[in-house]
Amino acid sequence: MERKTVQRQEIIEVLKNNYNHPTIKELCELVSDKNIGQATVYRTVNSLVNDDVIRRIDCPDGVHYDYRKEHYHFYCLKCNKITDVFLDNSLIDNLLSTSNLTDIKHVNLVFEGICDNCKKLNKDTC
Amino acid sequence: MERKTVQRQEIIEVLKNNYNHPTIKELCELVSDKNIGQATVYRTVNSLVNDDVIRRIDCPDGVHYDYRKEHYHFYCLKCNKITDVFLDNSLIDNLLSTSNLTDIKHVNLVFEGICDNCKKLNKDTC
DNA sequence: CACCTTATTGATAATCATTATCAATTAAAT
DNA sequence: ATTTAATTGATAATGATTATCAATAAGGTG
Repeated sequence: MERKTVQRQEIIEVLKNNYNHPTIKELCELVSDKNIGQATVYRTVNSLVNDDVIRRIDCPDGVHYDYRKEHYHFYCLKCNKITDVFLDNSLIDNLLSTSNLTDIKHVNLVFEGICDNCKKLNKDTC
Repeated sequence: MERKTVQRQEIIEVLKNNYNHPTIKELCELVSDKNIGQATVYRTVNSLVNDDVIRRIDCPDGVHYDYRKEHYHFYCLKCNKITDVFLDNSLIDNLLSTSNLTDIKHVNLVFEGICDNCKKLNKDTC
């Protein structure tokens, strides 16, 4: 049975208030004033993913986490930033119905490309 | 400019003939009789991903690679195996058109759940 | 409230994956 | 055949994640 520790509460709070899909490293920085050991951050985040409280996003530059779940992602191949992509769920259901998959727990959908900001920067410098 | 080395040719060949989405470790085993250093496997695979010859699949259990591209994936949360999911591309195009994304280079779509085999095993043992 | 049991924490060591280094090799151009 | 520079392989270095374990604290019980 899980215990309501100050560290766990703190980490959940920080994740809930953050919309930037932080990595573990960023998460450690976000709680750095709270004196939480990094082993605890790892353990807590893993347990939260297991309990479906947060979502794990596997990206080319490493693992990111997201407290919010009802959406998808765009990943910039240049700057590695993640932005949210909101899609009509009926379209995803539609997709699933054409496959012969059942009992899908998560749909991990990441669009990869170059974000507008990086495109602009590239135009300026070339 | 890229050189046609025996190691690179060998690694491409192995990837082309493998349908199991190997990890780097598995790839090293697959070429173990060819005396190719693991640093070379890493370098070659990275270069192939960069050149769009193979696709990188980021999963909870690590990185997998796939020579084939025109499909999507199912990832089993129990046994970590990946299986191919073939979907009509018009459905994906449809999805994209409802977002305001342009110039998407890859669509990384992974359905997560428990595979049939693991479901059966679980039923047997509980 | 005091006590007990046990999960959790934090510091650290250990492990695993990936990248960097660099001398020796080899592809490919001349 | 010679030259040049990219590639290789062995190994060291780095970075990310997990394991270990004594100390702490959550939450149940009388």
